[in-house]
Amino acid sequence: MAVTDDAIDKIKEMIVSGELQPGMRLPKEDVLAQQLGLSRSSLREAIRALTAMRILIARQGDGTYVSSLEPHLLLETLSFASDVSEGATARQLLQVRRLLEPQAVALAAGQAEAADLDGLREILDRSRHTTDAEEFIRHDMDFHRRLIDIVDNPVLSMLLEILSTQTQRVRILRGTQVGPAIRQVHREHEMILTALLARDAALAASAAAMHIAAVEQWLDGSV
Amino acid sequence: MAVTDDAIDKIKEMIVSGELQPGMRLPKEDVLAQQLGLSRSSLREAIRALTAMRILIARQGDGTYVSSLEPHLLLETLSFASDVSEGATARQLLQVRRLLEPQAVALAAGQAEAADLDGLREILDRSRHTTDAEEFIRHDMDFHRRLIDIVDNPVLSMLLEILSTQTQRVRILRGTQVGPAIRQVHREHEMILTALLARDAALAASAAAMHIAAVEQWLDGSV
DNA sequence: CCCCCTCATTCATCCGATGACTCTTCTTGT
DNA sequence: ACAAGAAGAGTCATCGGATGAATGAGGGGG
Repeated sequence: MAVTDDAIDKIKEMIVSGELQPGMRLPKEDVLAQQLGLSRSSLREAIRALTAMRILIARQGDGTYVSSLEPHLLLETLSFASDVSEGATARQLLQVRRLLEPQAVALAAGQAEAADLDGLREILDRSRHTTDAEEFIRHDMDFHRRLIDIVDNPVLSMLLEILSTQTQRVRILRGTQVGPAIRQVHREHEMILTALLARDAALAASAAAMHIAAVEQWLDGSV
Repeated sequence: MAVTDDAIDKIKEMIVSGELQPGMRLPKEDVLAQQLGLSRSSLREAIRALTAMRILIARQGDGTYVSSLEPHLLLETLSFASDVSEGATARQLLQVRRLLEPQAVALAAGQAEAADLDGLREILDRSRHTTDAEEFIRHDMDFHRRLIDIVDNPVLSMLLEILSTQTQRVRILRGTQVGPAIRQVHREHEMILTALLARDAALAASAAAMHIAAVEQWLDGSV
């Protein structure tokens, strides 16, 4: 391709080189178009692509700015990748999650404070008697999110968020007997929390690994 | 926002719902514009955003198609996130890498075949006497890539690729004494390969963790 | 049967005009 | 003097139409 893609690369380049810093304002469209040597229409396509990727932020009536560029912001656009994945691809995503999440949980075991543990306890209590699949999945996601947030690494949090989107969970649960599956997931969550309360990082990691492995088996069964 | 972003969401929706399958061709621009109820200019911005994210592929003179949607393709657009990261953000990326890569290496230890091990041996031999920083970084990246590819999970490979781009490596190495750093990295690579040859997954994981931890320390020192 | 040319199709780029929104400044009334 | 509201300038959003460039298909010539 050409003009528009050139512009995308050039703007990216200006950011990487430091010429454009996070939060900075870009020249207005017609000026920037002239600088980069293309029409305003084509430049707009470039800008739109970059705003869709959360690299730029355009505000009507105001101007276009470089975003904060925090990775968890940029990672967000990937939830789509997870949403459309199925079959072998879904398995690949889940494998990565199985490699990563137990380690994160182990870290969390060492860093968890009382408030964190109370929060997890609360989520599990709420989910204990949930029978509705949709609602249980929400609790499930809450639990994992809260668990990972203990590590206090936004990149890690967003990555694991992507590796297990709601869409994916719904799809997997749909292929199983909902009742037993819910009870098993709940038991496994309890195991993880127990290990956290005991400050046993190795056990917590193992529990998390088992938990995800079980999901992987369901996925294999349902596909 | 409005029209264009609506169009982006609608097209994404059509893909997630299965109405548009990978490889499928979209209606031509003016027809699709009419279907979605916007002008061709605005639709083009939407399409450009989706092509930049590797979700669609536009071919002049032919048509616009849904891409294969493989996650490693979609992940590719994130290398930018890693390129612009520094300071706390770079540390977060590196922490994720330290959590993930050792586990991947452990898996690789169990799956490696003779050809894989030979390939790694070859890369290390080539890098042994390299003194040029740029060239050494290339060998470094080759080693890690080849190592992770053993697992045969494109999502994992692309993810680790992103977590440690060339830009980041150059930036880190620049803050250290190049000579000693190169020799240390080489020793650590040798340790990992030795563990792999011994089929010792746990040792391989530990070696990989130490290796990345050392990089983290350089990063802390250089910032 | 194969190669090359022609042509319809489709995306790429450009231009100009109008609408919508934001922020600032100035006016106005108290 | 101050606060509320109105007016204006600046900027992005959207539209419609025109022209260029690449692709692929089909026909004609060797």
